[in-house]
Amino acid sequence: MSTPKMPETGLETPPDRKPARAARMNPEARREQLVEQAAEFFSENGFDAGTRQLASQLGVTQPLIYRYFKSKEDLINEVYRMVYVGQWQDEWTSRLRDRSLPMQDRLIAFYRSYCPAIFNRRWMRIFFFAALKGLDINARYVARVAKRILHPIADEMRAELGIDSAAPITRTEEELVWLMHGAVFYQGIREHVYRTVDDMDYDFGLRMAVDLYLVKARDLVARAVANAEDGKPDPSLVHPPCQATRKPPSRPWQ
Amino acid sequence: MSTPKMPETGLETPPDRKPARAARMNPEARREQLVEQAAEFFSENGFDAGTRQLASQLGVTQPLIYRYFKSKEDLINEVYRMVYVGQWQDEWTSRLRDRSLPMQDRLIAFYRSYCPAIFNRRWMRIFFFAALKGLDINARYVARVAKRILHPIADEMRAELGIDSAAPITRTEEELVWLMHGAVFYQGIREHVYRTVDDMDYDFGLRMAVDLYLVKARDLVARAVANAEDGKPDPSLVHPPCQATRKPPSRPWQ
DNA sequence: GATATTATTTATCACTCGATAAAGATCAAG
DNA sequence: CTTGATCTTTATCGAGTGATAAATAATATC
Repeated sequence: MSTPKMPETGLETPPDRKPARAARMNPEARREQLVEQAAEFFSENGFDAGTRQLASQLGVTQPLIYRYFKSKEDLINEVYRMVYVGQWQDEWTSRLRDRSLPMQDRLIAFYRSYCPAIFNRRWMRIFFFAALKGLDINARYVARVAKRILHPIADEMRAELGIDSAAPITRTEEELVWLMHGAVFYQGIREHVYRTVDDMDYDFGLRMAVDLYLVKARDLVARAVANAEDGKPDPSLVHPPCQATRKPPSRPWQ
Repeated sequence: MSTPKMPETGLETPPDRKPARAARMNPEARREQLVEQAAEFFSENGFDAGTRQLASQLGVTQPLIYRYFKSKEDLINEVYRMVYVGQWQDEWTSRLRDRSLPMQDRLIAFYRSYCPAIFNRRWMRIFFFAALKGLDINARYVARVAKRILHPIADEMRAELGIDSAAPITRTEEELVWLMHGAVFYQGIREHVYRTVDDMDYDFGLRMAVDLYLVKARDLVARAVANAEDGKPDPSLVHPPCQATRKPPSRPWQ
């Protein structure tokens, strides 16, 4: 970068040394631009990064920010709102509940829509910055995923398996869905948090994860629900039934 | 907390108002205490948290830190060294390679040793703080896991399946191990980063994840290796071969 | 073209940060 | 007790932070 960092105002900029006053924008556009760029900026540098650096990246001066947001926290909250709730699609839940399709198709289709929505640098990194700060916005998002995605899945899985029970989701069922979700989600972590890969293809992983869930649910859910209704403990969650001590005779999987 | 935050010097502390000078310690002990507490402190508050707050938490004044560490960065590096390399066990690799046990037993045993080692607030949170900062210490840890854990696993899996090939690990094999690892690891994230659960029992999840890997590896590895040797593309990574769908799902929703 | 409006900048404040130097307090050796 | 060494504190610096007020410059309106 040899050019002296000029904002793209579209005006002719003779070899001036001065930073060139930023073009005047209408307030709504400027505000939107600020939130947009702030999301990009904070997702890269964390929320502790300075407002001066953010402003300079936009080609404006720092106090301008405070004409549009009463505080830095206020700006950050706008970023949250845009990145989090702005991305949520209510169809996710309703389509997961559409029993005209087999469970496998619904799950695969869901993750094919969900992954592209959140597997980007901005979403992923802001999510973890917020999580580490212990912000409630993050806790609420996780709760939302559990309530609107994972629990419906567990619910639908009972139906798919022909289990008719009004009993609340057992711990086994909950952990099983989280396991599938975690396997898929971890791909996004590798790409955008670790930054270890940059050409990740999520499709393989999500198919594997969905398969894991379907197979294991078929194995475990019926028993877990039955036991729960009898007041007995969750068999799959108790410590290993002398798991894998000597030979592999006991129980080969599958 | 009604007590006025006194350092446990073991001395009688009359109702003094003054902060009570910190007890004199021998340098090695003090230094160790600083690193120890710094790990705790930074893992909770992030590396941008101030040295004054850290010092006050120890009952000492801020400049004391600089008698033991030439800079904040220096202190942080000591924290890294303790938390990261200090926890690593070389046995992990050697035990994974011990072919006197079936693969399933080795994997379960590994994760039963690995999870307790890293699934604690300190390790998990420092790991993600460092990852988001893009610190090389983090990239190097991920590379270490890949090289000393995941690649050996993929390698051993070939042996378990009776595949004798010197060909490098295919993408399918690599992603499969990462998928198992991610499913297990995500449990730690839920507990210590999201802080959504506090009584997580990792055993159920790791058994499921290991099973997933074993089953899918049996399915896919042989073909992936054979294709790689023929120069053909990885079949499991190309987009779904009309994935087990009954209806032609005109298209998955956007 | 003159005037009012307002988007943007300059200047600045109070505060916190990491870091340094000098003074003070504690301990061991004589 | 005296002296010297060193662990700890007080005092302070310069740089950077979020935020505010006043000055400037571009636009809109008459």
